[in-house]
Amino acid sequence: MSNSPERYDPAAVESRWQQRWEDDRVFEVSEDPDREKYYLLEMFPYPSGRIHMGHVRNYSIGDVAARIKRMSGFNVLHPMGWDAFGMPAENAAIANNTHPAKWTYENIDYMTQQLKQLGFSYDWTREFATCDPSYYRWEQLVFLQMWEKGLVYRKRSLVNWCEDCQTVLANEQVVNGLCWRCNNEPEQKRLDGYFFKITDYAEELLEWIDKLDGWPERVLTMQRNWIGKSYGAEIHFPILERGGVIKVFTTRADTLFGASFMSLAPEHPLALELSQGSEQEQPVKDFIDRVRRQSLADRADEKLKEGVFTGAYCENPMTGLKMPVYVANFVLMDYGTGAVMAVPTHDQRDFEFATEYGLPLLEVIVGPEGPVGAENMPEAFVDYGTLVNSGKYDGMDSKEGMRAIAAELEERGLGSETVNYRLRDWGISRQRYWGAPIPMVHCDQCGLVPVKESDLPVELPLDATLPETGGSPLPGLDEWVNTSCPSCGEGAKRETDTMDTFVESSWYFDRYACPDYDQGPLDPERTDYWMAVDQYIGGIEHAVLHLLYSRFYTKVLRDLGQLKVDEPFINMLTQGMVIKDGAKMSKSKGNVVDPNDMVERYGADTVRLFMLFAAPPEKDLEWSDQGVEGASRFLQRLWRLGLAVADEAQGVEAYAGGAQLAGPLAQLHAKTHDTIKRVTADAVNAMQYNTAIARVMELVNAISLAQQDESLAGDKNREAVLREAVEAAVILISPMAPHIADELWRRLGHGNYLIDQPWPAYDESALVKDEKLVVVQVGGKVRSKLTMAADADDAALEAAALSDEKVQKFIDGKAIKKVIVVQGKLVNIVV
RNA sequence: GGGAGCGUGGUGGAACUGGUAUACACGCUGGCCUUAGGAGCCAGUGCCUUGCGCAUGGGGGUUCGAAUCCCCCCGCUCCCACCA
Repeated sequence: MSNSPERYDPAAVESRWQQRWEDDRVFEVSEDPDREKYYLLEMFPYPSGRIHMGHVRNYSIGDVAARIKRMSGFNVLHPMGWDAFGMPAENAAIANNTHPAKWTYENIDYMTQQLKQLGFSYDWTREFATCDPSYYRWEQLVFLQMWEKGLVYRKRSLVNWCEDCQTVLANEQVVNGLCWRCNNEPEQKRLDGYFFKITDYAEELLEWIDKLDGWPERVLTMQRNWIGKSYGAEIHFPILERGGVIKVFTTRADTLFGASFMSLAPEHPLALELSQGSEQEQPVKDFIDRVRRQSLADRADEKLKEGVFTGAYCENPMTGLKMPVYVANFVLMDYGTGAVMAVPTHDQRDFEFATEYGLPLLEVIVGPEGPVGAENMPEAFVDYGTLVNSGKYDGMDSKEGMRAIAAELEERGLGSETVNYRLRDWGISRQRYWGAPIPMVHCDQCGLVPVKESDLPVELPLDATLPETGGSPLPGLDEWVNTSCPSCGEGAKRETDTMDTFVESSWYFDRYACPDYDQGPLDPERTDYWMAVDQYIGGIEHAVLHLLYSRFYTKVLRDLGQLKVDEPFINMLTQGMVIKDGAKMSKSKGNVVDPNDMVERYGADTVRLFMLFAAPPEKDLEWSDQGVEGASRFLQRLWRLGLAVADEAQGVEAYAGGAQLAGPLAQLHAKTHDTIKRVTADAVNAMQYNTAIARVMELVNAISLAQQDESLAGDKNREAVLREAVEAAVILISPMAPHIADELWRRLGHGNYLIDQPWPAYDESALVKDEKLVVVQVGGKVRSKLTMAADADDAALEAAALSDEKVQKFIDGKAIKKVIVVQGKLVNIVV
């Protein structure tokens, strides 16, 4: 190759094209009923301060998909914005003596520049931050509408409370049982809070999982498990003497005849109540206090089954057995009813508990080998089987027995078949400052009153000073808190809780369709056009939280008449993590590679190309400095080749058929079209960008060889075929490395942006070759390869294979049993 | 304990509905060019006992033919986890 006079200078080329794209508003889109829309979205970032490699990977993958769809003729919506409320802003504000808003908006400015330097094809006119009142005012409106429909309620529940920080901690913020900020041990506290009734949608959320066939099975499984639907029965156990019943949920109503005691969760209201006035009152109190003092993590780790007798008894509705009621540490208040009918013979936990406390064991289910006797059981028999010691149900199969027993209970008014969900309502209250205020007012006369819609937004006051102690300043802001009651007009106080930031991220994708709409949350016309998101891309860590909340919120908006879609995301790609030295990049591990450094050193195209090439999108990606070098080398190679061909083929049109090609030029032409075909299959249809890039590399290798092939000098088709091949390579790599591609495209004499260039079609006839390679196997092992005329039939292949010299060696003197010929490409001789 | 997934050269990874295992790249080796090179070019690179050889974690099976399908085992990762 001739020495290229011009070295590739990524910094100059990239900023030049970024400027042109911006000046010409290349990525701005609007609704166009005549074109098919495609909505591509990556999970928006939290403005933490700097873009990290995980962002770069996420947005590089998305950008390739967006650019390809655009080139394929779709009207592509590809927006970007900021998930801007949240605790880090509060902590940073305290640490740096600044205000969360200032910190957040400064970060947004900086990160916006970073994203622009990476050359992503966003329509920046749609950008917004969720901390802007023009965004959260509509969230408050939806909140009020949900309140009206009964989809929001307020209740008292147990939360993790850090006394030092004066705030509630989310479960994720309790690290190793300690507060993540001050390392104090949080305590359990009862607190009032608002809840979204996601459980009302449990069934629909579950049903739709089966229809989300563009989602990874892994995510769907996690959501299914999270919703946790199980079929069973609710059974009422009458409480002796006191009256009333204890309700339990069980999936094993067939074991009811074996229930010999009752276990209550320590938080169960009956736990204290039943022991009141008895000599067990104090021991029960002590036990509950002790268990409650354990952090949630410790309690989950506790393997020892412990409990205490309440002094009360209930009655087994089938056997009439007097069952002692215990409080037990392994019973969860938030699953089922918080009470468990204990069947020690057929549940391992109950078995351990009964053994410890000397409670009766009754064998009621037997396996094929028949009864073993409860006293002989080394552990619980938990399989299904045949009922024994179960009155008229003796001899019945377990599954039949469950239904029959539930039916009898229902008849007697003591229970029924039922369905239980693990899913719990979504607690959205945060005792935090940097969030969207919950638009409610507390009035001494009227109680809890929603703010009038006309008074929205309830703006978060920005003149607050965050207390050093970490609590929210809102309750102390008298002039903000004190208001008048929307109902009676008397003095009242504002709600000082703010909303969980997951509420903002549950509908931001809708708002991108109409970010400037001021008549309501969503412009029906524009959301109808753009929604749902055709392809969503983000980390697996949101498999349940954000992706489940968004699905729920979409259905709520639909039921409020704000939206017409049932599901927000048609296709979902969960990209893998960026790993270095075997661990996820993180400050604490000290293995962070800063994107800025890499972009400065190699350019954005190189960084993007490396991240796309080094692993398939859904798998984890191991960072490799040498791999980045490799990507850089490839682009430099493409650059030199592109310039050389632009020079040599100046004024020559790209080969477009017609003239007969032979030898290496015919091969290069075929390779060009084969590459288009395969890159289309990998990148357009499968998002397999790693293999798509490998194909382009192969093509570039082939072009390089042909360009240096002296035997082609003087061939009248040389320049035309080289141009065709180089232009194909440039177009095909442009979604991954858009800057260098546009620059080369310009230098090859074109005036348009590659994003406006139609995705190339391949010519099937160019792929037809005169010859084909036939693999010859003997007994399934490859023994020879034959080059045959393309039109040779199976009989000819067989004959040629049998007479092949190398094959002869292996079949010599052996009887040929069978010859298998596979569609003109393989012959297998069985001896 | 329950669920999901994975295991291919020195490394990241290819291999379409079973049909040339190891594409592409990194690394390494040798050579060329160069004042120099984190530059470029060329050649080589699964393993070995070099052959009817062996090889996709191990073992078995189905098949003319298995990385791919089935069974058992080993190892790793992720999610949920005392779920009644």
